[in-house]
Amino acid sequence: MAARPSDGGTPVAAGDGPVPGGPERTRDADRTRAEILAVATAEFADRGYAGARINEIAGKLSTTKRMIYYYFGGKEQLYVAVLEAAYSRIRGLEQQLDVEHLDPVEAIRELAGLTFDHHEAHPDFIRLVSIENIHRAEHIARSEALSGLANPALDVLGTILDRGWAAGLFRDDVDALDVHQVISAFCVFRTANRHTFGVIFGRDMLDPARRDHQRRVLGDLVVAYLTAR
Amino acid sequence: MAARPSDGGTPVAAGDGPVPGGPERTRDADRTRAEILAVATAEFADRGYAGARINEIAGKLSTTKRMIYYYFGGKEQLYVAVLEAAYSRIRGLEQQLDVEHLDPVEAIRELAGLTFDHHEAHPDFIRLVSIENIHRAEHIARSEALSGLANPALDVLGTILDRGWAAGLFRDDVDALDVHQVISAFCVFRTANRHTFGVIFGRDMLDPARRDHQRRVLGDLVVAYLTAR
DNA sequence: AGAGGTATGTACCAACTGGTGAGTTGACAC
DNA sequence: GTGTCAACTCACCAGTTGGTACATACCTCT
Repeated sequence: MAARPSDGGTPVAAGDGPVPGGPERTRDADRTRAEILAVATAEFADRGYAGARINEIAGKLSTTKRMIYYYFGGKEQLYVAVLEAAYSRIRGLEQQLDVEHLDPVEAIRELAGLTFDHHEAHPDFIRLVSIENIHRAEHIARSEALSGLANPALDVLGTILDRGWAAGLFRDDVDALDVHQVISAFCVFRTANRHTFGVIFGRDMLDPARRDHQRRVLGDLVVAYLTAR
Repeated sequence: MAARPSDGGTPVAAGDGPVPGGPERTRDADRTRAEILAVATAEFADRGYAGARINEIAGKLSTTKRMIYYYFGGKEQLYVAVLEAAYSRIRGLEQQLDVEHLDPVEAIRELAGLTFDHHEAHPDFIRLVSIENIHRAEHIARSEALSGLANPALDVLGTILDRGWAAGLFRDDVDALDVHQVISAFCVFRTANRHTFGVIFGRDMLDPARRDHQRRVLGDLVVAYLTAR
């Protein structure tokens, strides 16, 4: 992720490979857009919306600042595009969840574990979400592509809970969103508050040596709660 | 906490009352410092470190921008002072926790509930913590007043757990910090991620109508987990 | 081949931002 | 009274920031 000045060298594609067109490409709108989005995502996740600098993003591009404004219009629209792309990527991954074949208790434990893995694998996404919350979600609220869309993980959870309730295994004084909130809270907190927690308590919540333990705590937590009494 | 232009009117003290001196005060270092800190706290919590503007803070002061530099040195030092004051205020409140008279199970439920109340009552503090995490806790790590200091809430929790373990009531495959992490995660997430959660799932985690329910979920969650098996 | 729109690079700017130089005023000690 | 220093005001600045005017090169369609 080193800064690469716009030295006119052969640009490296950000994202997918070369288009069927030909071996030598100089003008490629899709590639330019994708590269801007990739660099901007890293920069906004790293510094926040106000802290990110258009000039800094441009400096890390093989193209120029002018292209950011040509394709995205401005800093705010670029940021919204970054959020939309990030959320859509995450939703795509969540759709691959498959725990239907397990009994409800094991399915819940597995879903919690996969959510755990998934959050750990995408710290930049969690940073973007934290940043967007600092801005009171004003950008995603205005984005048609983001507001109101359902969440695959929540659907899966709903199905598991329905089966659990039907079998009389789970307590019925919570709904799917409450349970999802508990799981998300644990997973998000671990990454989002890693740094202050580390400084104050002297323990890195993302320490690989404690990973399995933390993952088990989450599974036990949710299962114990749902099956209690 | 309304914006007050420097209109030369009688300044209202930020913090404590008038000093024994007399009824008319014009020069008062403590009061000026306190006012700057109060306005800066609101501004940094509202906009983040990079988003906050020294000129904006100065505009809301009954004194001038020059005084910010006179008393604090610069934007970053002002921000660190804000963090130190906020953490110290919160620690003071946590020291008032008193659940020693309850049996371990009820003490845990009570501690979780009080932590819940406490987080709900201080959204600005949670915003500051989120903001500081975006900056990877670099400021509190450098602050001697903040790094490494113990946490009263954690001490209380440790005592309760010790009693619970001694009585054979609690599982012993977790430590106090794990449990604290679970409680914090739930409480912090509710406030810190309120906005994106609201936009995406259409439910306000801080809705007063659901407050009691959420508080009960947290209590049940922690108790069910600790007493499981 | 050449018309014409898409894509791109260069140079530049006005407004803002954090920060400061230098002088002024009030309160307290003696 | 007056010396003295902390507390305070005012005007100012240099660097940065998001944004743009303008010229131009490339690719596709005919």
